[in-house]
Amino acid sequence: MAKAPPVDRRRQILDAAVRVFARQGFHACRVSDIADEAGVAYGLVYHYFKSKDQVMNELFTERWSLLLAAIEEVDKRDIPPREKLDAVAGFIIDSYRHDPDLMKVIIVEVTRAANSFGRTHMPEIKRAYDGIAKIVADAQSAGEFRDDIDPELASMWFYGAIEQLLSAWVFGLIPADEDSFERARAMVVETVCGGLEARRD
Amino acid sequence: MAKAPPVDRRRQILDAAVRVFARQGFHACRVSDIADEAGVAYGLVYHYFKSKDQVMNELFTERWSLLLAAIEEVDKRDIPPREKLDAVAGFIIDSYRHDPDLMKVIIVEVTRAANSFGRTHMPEIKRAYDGIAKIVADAQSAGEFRDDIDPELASMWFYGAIEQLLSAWVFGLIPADEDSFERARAMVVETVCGGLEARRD
DNA sequence: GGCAGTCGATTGACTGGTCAGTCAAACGCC
DNA sequence: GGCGTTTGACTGACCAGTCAATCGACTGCC
Repeated sequence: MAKAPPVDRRRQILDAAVRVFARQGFHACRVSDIADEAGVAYGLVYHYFKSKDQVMNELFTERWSLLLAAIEEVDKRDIPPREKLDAVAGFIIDSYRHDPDLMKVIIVEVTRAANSFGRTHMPEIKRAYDGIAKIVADAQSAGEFRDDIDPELASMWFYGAIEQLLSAWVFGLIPADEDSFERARAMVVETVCGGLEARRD
Repeated sequence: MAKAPPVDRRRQILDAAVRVFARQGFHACRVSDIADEAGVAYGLVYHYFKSKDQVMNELFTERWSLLLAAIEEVDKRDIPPREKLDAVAGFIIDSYRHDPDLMKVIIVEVTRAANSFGRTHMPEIKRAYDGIAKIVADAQSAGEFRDDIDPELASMWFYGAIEQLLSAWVFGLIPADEDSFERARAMVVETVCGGLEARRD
């Protein structure tokens, strides 16, 4: 019978990796940095993970699956499309608010890294776009959004706008206080929907 | 009197570097790959450039300064803000159309690479945001754009939307034919301005 | 014309340092 | 004393950057 160890080393290493990746970047850091940050021996990282890459993959998948689930759940709700997009934007921004380091790592090292993890995780990333595209397409069918805009493009545009905001926080280009989060979220949804909604005049 | 050599080795190496960086990524490629692609000896790269990094910096600065000049020039024109943004979007999309490899490299390795070149070139990147923000701010003063939106955020959002499109082409998520370029450009400007323009109802 | 000398362009073998991943030994809980 | 956990020194591969040697275009001198 396997017993739970008093401390979850695996978790400890993953959490340390987030901090190290956020601080130095995946490629610039050494595995020994992660071990040091976690306060464990170098070799232990390889006891719990097959490779340095696998640590990153684990972090990404863990968080991204939450996003995918959230998009799916939001889509099922019986609310207007604007509120659906608002909920999705809110989820992503809250993810950043809750754990900026992890989101920074995911954005910088995966979703925006076309040459490394972005390539390997493309199917999962695309699944998020597709989920958003579905919300837009449904809104178009219902006559709520103008239907002369490709839902695929609209979804990338919507997600891209949010990611750009997070990047601006990551880069420190705009202040990252509570107020800023709320205003940014409102602005993205307001303007995106403003551009997408069918004019009623 | 210095004479121009029959072949511009420096240019030859830069052009080869673009192809190699686009194909393999900056970090994944070796300097010898660049030399091979250019058809010159390894050491010659170091005759013309101080380091591998400097090759990348050169490529970025060369192209980015054109963008900065274009934004400035567009801003001076006496045309409505929507057309200004349309011209900026057009310039960026045309840059991609004209030299997809170079734009891919710049986006993937610089503007979206928060941990490497993105950090070192942040001032230049920010200058582009500022230029766009100025267009938005002026439009707000003139009452053409709604003024409850922070121009800084709006500029990031606008640039981010375009970059997201380019990324989608880079990743092969959407077709990259002439028709697609035109529709995408129209959509970005249409929806962004749709969201930003003061409602007249 | 032929020859020696100069100097920047060009070559590619080599060096030094870095780091992911291995492994055999030590630990400590049962 | 057995077994999963933990340790950290070590290895092997990789690669940016160096450098001494070679090339070859051109000059000036006889």
